[in-house]
Amino acid sequence: MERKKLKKEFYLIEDVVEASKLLLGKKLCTFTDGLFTSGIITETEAYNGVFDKASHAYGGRHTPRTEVMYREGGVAYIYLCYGIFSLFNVVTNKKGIPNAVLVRAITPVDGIEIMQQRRKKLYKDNKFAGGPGTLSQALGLHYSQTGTSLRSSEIWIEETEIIPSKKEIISGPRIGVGYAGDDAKLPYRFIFKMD
DNA sequence: CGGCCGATCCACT
DNA sequence: GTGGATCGGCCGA
Repeated sequence: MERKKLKKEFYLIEDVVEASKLLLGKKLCTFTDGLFTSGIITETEAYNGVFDKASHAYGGRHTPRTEVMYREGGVAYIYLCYGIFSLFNVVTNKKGIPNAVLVRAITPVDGIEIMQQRRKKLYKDNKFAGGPGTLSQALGLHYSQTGTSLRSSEIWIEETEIIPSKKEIISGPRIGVGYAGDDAKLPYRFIFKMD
């Protein structure tokens, strides 16, 4: 199978909103526990670094956890939410600018049975990658992998034939960021509606 | 050092 | 529609 990993330059985009839209339709792949799984990215959210009250790096905050966000674009920022879920983000922009794109949903492509099994261990339904917590679980991602390069053999993103048209991208306010004041209203959430 | 709470999900009443 | 699970990160003392 031909691999078309996104180039390093892709992750250096300076507009995180643009990066969020460009990631829609791309293929997120993982090779963890010796198993290959992947899915098409269908929902993302932009987090605009120091200017964004909803971002962990708002106001230029540096903590051990957020340090990866300041790295050069092209690494994974994975952190623990609610003590249970690992949420997967793509770090973008140049070194020193903590932009990140949260991947909220994928449509499973390769290794569907593996993903179902990973989910079935804990739950009994069939919806295994429709949310940010569940997609990480399905792909075998864990917050301990934060900082992993997206051009590694563990986690990477591939180019696809799918190029969403403007019509197919629906934007709206982000989820669960009510505490962010005015920034909570920004249309930084993008859904790729496939027909 | 202690306490609060989060970019969520699921099983219920 | 809603509350419980569950624990590391962060902040204040």
